[in-house]
Amino acid sequence: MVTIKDIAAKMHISTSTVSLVLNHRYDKRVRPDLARDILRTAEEMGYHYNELAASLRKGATHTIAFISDQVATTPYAGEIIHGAQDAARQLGYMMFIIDADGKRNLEQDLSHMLGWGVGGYIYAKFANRLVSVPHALNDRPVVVVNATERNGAHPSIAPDEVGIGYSATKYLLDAGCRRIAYIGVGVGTLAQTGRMTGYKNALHDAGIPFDNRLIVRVSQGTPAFEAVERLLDETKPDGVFAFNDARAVYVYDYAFKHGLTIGSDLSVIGVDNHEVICDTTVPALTSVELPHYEMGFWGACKVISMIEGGDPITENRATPAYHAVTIPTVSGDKSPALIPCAIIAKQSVVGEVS
Amino acid sequence: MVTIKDIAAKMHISTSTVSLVLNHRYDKRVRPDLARDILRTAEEMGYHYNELAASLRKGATHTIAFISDQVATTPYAGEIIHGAQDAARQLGYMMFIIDADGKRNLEQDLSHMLGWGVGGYIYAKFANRLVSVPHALNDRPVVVVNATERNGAHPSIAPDEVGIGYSATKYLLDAGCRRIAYIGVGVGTLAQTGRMTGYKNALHDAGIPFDNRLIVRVSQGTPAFEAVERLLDETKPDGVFAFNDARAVYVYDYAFKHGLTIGSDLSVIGVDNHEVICDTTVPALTSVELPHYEMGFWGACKVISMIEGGDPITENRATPAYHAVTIPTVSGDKSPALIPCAIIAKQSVVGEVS
DNA sequence: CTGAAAGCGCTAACAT
DNA sequence: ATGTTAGCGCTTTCAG
Repeated sequence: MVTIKDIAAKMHISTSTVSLVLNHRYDKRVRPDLARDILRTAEEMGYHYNELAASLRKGATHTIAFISDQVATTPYAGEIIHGAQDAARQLGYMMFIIDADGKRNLEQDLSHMLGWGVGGYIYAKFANRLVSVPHALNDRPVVVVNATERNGAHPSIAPDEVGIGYSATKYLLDAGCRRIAYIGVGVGTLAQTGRMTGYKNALHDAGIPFDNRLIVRVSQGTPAFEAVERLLDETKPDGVFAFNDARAVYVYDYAFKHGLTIGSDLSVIGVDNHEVICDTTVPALTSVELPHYEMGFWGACKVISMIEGGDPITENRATPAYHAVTIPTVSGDKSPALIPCAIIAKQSVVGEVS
Repeated sequence: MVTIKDIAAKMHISTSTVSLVLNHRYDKRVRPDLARDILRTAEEMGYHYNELAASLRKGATHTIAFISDQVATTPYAGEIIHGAQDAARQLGYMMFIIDADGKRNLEQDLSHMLGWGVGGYIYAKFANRLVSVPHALNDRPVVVVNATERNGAHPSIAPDEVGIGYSATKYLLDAGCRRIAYIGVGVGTLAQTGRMTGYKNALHDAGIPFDNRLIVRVSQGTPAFEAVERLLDETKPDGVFAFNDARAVYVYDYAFKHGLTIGSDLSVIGVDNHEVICDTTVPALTSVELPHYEMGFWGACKVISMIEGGDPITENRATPAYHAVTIPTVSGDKSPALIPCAIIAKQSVVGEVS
């Protein structure tokens, strides 16, 4: 292993000069040509900066941890992780990943992370609900992603659920639908209540009275399908806003069973833009995409800004590789930060090209 | 921050004694009561073991990295990560996560990881195909997970694709099906060819001649549905083995459209046990589950055994929190290690309880 | 502009 | 059975 000492020895200079140059902080302190030489020699000798030694000396580590109790069961965890890691990399941070299933494990992992000098934590959930971060994390830099912190004790970012309901419903209205049903879920999460509120607001703004008979809230399986079937049979809507893509599938089932054509006889829009569903359904399902990548990206930027100050996004120190929607500024003080969601148009709404 | 020096000072003993005790390696070298005192004092003083300092001194870090170029797009990445992290934690390792989209990034990340002294790498893919690990990784401990290393240059673990085809088909045969169709995919991956081979083998063993008209290979969307519809119309099978759950959905669509009942008129089995599909379909889809957790677990155990020797699984140093199938021994020398897959029975095959 | 030297917290000979 | 001490590779005053 080659060290700065080796480089210094070989070049007959001191380690401090080498260190300065390798940290790109040799403004007016090292002769430019010497600096170039050092860089070249380091390269030639196959030098690798030792983060361990540097962190030990500096007492700070440039690491964050991504913690979730459901990395395993979260179909979109990958997108959040991807966004967070993209930002972390651009800011020179490494990211540990911790699947915190069970309190005991988290305690142990946390102590381990303290030992590693982990500077900040991203706490991610699989669906937008009120959460409390584990006690052990409470007095450190934590950002809650894809959920809403119960007491505002930590910054959090979550999808704009009301906006989702509003824009999905408006999309159907703009396509000409007038009798729009809503298929929700049984449990009253932030997502459920928010999306339904948006649905009502959009109807109201369009001057269409809210009709309770057009609402159904189902879980899954046969009972769910039967409830949806009953709703559609009895109310004959021309458009359906489904809480998520999985629920939208019941509308497809209904259409197949009753000889209707989705996208002309009946329009439907889901939420999730779930790859497997939206690319498999015939015709392809139009859906609102939850900005998982963007939330992960924001989360990493936020927690790093809590560690070292500044706003990596507005300062252009981190640029998302992908974003369907605008990422909020890190410096904003509203919590939860609400992130808008984009409609991914396919072919399940009347008027869309096929 | 409290250090072993602080503990030593407070107790009027030497740092080496403290170090020995805190590393649980004080067999016959420290008085048991002194050891107990040290442990207690450390606890009281809020001491945290400094992994950075220890790693720097020892020249080894107890870290691995999980690398994938598609953490983002892999719906099951979470399960693989979960399995790997479970094993890593039990073996005292921390796991970095790297989403390697793009060569440039990987180079940069890799250099960063070398600086951190990362000891081993898990290279995971989203589907079983022949892969080459990135050049830069080649002379380090690497394990390929959920894919097959092209030249056998690194150990790898992948689902037993032939076994999947065989057991799914046999499951239909055992349920009484005699005309079994196969819906495959267009591209000839290891998964496609393997599953189809298993299908043929099972038919052969049951004395049923292979009929090419019962085979269709489709991608997705309307053309896919139409091809499936044609197959089912023309050949009227009593069972369908689908390459994956997404393709099985077309059989459901067909059944709805033609007034058939899945699970009695027509049996179908998929692969993936995709939560969204298998819990949404009516009736619920029976499916072969790919052992993602188990592969991740195996991968971490394997790479750690490459670093420090031994076999964590057979030595009971790591125990999976979940396993539907038996995890292969790490010491096995076949590569790729083939991991069996379990059928998760639901209600889409004749004879299953509903 | 460059060098010398102390020390981050821990481990492992080597002493005692 | 316990203590002393020399570093691991790097950063950072402080001197020149």
